[in-house]
Amino acid sequence: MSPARSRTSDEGIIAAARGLLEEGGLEAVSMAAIAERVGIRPPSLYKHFADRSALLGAVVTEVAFDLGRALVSAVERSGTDGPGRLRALADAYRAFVLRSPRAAALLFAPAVPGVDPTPEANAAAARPVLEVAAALAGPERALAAARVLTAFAHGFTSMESAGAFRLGGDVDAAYQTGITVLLAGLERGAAD
Amino acid sequence: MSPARSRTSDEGIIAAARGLLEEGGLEAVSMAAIAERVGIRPPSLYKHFADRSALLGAVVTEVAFDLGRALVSAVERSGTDGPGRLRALADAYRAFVLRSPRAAALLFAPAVPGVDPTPEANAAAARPVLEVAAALAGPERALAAARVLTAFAHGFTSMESAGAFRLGGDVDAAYQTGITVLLAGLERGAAD
DNA sequence: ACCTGAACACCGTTCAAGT
DNA sequence: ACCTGAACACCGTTCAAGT
Repeated sequence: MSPARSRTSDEGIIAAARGLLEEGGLEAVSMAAIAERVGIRPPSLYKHFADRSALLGAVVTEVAFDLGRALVSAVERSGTDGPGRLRALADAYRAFVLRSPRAAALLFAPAVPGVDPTPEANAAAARPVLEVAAALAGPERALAAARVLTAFAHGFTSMESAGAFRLGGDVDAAYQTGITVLLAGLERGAAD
Repeated sequence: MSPARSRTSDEGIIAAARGLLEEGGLEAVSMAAIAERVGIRPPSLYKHFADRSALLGAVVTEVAFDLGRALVSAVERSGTDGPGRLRALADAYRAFVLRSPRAAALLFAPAVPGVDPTPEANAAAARPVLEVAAALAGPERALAAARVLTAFAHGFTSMESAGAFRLGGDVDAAYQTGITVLLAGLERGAAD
């Protein structure tokens, strides 16, 4: 009679995959596990996404949008001075990565080829960083400043969440040191 | 009669796996592909390594030792002043990552759980960074300085090799800017 | 329009059997 | 001591058939 009513949604599938990713890493995100979690059979997933790469791409796109929102809201909650905004941004980024380490790891280091956020999602995550960098370093040096800041924050947090800091010491203080140094160096005129 | 003579070696297997990794990424490093490249059948690999994780661990251990050697030799070739040594270190690190991006990606961001360099290999790669950081920032701030430098270099180069810098601009100059800023900020006394 | 079971080629891994 | 073919459970994916 009537065509089979949809038993799930793209959003539900993405949420299931994202949950599996955070709980068990990328290898736990199998089509079978996703299907079971949303209550359908694995072949049905292909009516929603072209293949596993496309599905993971949708996951990482959602993650990028979430990150963008978290960064914007952190900047809004902070004051209006450049350094304070940058610190809020850096702290919010680190908090996001430590809260969702495996999703964050997929953002910049594509473990699976072809798994990328959409350009829109990428732009949404990059925009607050570029704005704060522009306010801090001036518009013509904003891009380089944003890259330096993002590289440090991404590098530090990815190493931290991968357990690479094994020699003791105060990891939190090292992050703040890096932000302080970059802040001082990147402020308008400082690196000329 | 005589027991079957070994047709391959651990080193040959590691080299085959590393070649496959650099050519086709982690998913190209299948037990079948490794076995074919060294001229044996897949089950025979388990007489040399416990499983795929252990084999990949041996690969990443070799990569870490190679990185350590490349960094030490770059520092030795550079002059004796702290800033020059740090620049040599940073440039050598970036060159290494851009030359072997997929192997380098495995060093700090374990895409496959349980795939880690041995502590010795890790120490060999970290030592030159710690030494230069100590000369630059003083012994008691060496660890934090080394972490900040490594985080930046790793973050920048991993993003660069993943193609994350899509907005144009001078990527090389941004790296040098970051090193310059960190150098100035981390020199003894600068961040007190 | 969406879901299903059956099937395909592949994967890592185990194991008894060969030399 | 090392290598092998056969087998196992799993994986992503396709497809004809159901509703």
